[in-house]
Amino acid sequence: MTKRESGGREATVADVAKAAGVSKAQAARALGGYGSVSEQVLSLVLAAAEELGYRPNQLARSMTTGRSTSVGVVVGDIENAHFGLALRGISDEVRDAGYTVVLVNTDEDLGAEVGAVQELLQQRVAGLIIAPCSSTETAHLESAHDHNRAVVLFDRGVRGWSLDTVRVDFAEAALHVGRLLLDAGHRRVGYVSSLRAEGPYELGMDLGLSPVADRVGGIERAFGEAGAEWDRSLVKLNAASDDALAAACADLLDRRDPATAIVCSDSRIALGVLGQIKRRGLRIPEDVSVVAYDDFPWTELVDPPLTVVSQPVYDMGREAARALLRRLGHRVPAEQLPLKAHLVERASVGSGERTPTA
Amino acid sequence: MTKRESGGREATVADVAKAAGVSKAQAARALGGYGSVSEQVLSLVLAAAEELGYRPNQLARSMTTGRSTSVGVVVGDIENAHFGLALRGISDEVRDAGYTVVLVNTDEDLGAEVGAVQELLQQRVAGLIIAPCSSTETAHLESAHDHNRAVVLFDRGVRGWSLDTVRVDFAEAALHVGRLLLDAGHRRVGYVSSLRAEGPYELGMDLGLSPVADRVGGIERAFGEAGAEWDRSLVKLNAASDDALAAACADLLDRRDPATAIVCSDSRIALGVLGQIKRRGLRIPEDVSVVAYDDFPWTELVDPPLTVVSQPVYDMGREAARALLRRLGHRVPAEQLPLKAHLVERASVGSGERTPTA
DNA sequence: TTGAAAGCGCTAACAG
DNA sequence: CTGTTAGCGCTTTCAA
Repeated sequence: MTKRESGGREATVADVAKAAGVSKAQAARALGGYGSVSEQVLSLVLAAAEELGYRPNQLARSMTTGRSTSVGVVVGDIENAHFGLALRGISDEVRDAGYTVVLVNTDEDLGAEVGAVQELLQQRVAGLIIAPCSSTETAHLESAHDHNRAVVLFDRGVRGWSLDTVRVDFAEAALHVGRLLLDAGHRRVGYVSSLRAEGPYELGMDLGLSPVADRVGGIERAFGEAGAEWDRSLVKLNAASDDALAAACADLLDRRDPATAIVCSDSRIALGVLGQIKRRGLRIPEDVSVVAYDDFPWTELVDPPLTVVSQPVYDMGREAARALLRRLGHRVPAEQLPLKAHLVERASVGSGERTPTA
Repeated sequence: MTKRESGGREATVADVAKAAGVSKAQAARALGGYGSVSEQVLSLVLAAAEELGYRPNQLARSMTTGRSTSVGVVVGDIENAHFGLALRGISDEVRDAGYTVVLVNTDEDLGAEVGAVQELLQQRVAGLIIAPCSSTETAHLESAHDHNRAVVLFDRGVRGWSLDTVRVDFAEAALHVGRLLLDAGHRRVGYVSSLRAEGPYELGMDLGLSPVADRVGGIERAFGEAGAEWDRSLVKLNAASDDALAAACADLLDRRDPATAIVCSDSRIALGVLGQIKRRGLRIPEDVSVVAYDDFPWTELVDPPLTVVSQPVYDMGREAARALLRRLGHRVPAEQLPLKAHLVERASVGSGERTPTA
């Protein structure tokens, strides 16, 4: 029942060794489970450790072995359920391998991300799992990699990065979204994302390897198939803040030829767009159709239930963690989790023709 | 531009010292920003450090100073927006004080929580911020405290724990919920929570210092005021899993004298309850009224908009972090953030009389 | 199987 | 202001 634990400083191997009447080295071996120790010494040491309430100092351990027992995770917005779920996947997977997670939230700010990587590297984490906020500014990522630290990107990729990147495959689902909308008669399709980009969207614009590129690309392909022309001014980027989001919605809805359908890049955006639509007294799907990425439980409970693109976020987290563990020399299950998004049709997509208000 | 950084091992103070042509101690002082160093030496060392791509080894630093630069955070379910938001608050606050967050998810499992505390203690975190999953099993928390480690509890408290606990004050809001329901004519009020407890709820039962105790207590008081009797078999605990939640709903809704109102202890529960109600084809609020704790954006967008109890979750996280920082000897803003919940009336509460289906 | 001793990279006394 | 010398708690040669 370890009762000697209170009071002064923590017990060390030396303390345990003395109490057990063996050398420091033997005590360390017994405690650390390496080298060879006789049954005799083992039980003696273990008993003494128990008695003293000994807890190995992981810092010292990492210090001498050079092996760290924690991994750094860097995300833009932990408050977002998307990352919450991914983090859960990462956490579950690395825990089994004996690592803990050091989490840093960057607020989708590049400066903060650079600082976070720096910080984590100083903490000598075994590796980094990052959802990079920029697909072009990658110096800090390369630097980490140059220092022989394992780095895995997830959710979004970066241009020209040849290393491990774990992303969901949106190609097919995005095409389906485009077709669904086109088939329903929509030609004025809006897209709203919080992705940072300079200036408005243009065809062929470099959206990096962001999921947004795939998603917008899918809609473009669908338009191409249908021989229709997509008005790209309906693609609204940079809708990170509430204000920016409101402005984007205003642009989309308050014009002479408003968007008849809006695709929301994530659930946060969807929440905002839904609010804006509601505020304007528009009906879904009669006045405007909505498709959202990420299938969280509430999307089925709003009125009407949202047509969404479901994606295996938790599994993406696990795969990212596995990729990192592989780099760190761990054995992990060979079978890859399939990371494919799919369309879930519910009731928020209707005809592209505005039906007159009752 | 720090180009020598690739290749072998990381540069150390010794390397920098040699390159700068000064003693290790001076280099360390310059790099660490302590002691006194001449302008001369300072610039020499800094230049050398830059050149070598030196990054201080935080492990070694903590090792020698005995001061750790990370705090451990233990929560039950990071996937839950409630904790995501609180974590954000914690993270923002401790970051400013120079700490990083080591996060452990316990799945609301006591064994996992005990292990997590152990693990974090071994990592020698400066302190712990915990949302304990049990209000009675506290040996591991006490042990941590006995080792002179700062421990702050948040969201839930534990019985007999005299130390820092940061919780939202639900007393008034809970009373309001009770009155609201009673005034609307409800007498059969259900309460669903994922709180673990042995056996069904009974009056005066020890719910620890969990928020649930306050919330159930508020309803009880309201019943008392109204001189009405509350059927406590309508309080459903242990609804952690989807199955358990479904069973609780069945108990509440499929009986001869079903609950006419259901109070949901958190947004996860609310999602489940809403689903169960929907599945049964019941109407809100005509057939059954609903009140949920936690005011997340989606609660306003469902049909009908939910009457909820809003609580300052982010601020609770910040306050928990501040409490810890105080224990660690930091100066933090004196003014306490007010941590009070309040009722937000929307449209999910109606009359207690079932109106016949149209 | 054991023990003594040498570090890991850094900071903290203690003298100059 | 500067340098030298000890450690922090642990693992890891290297001999015994």
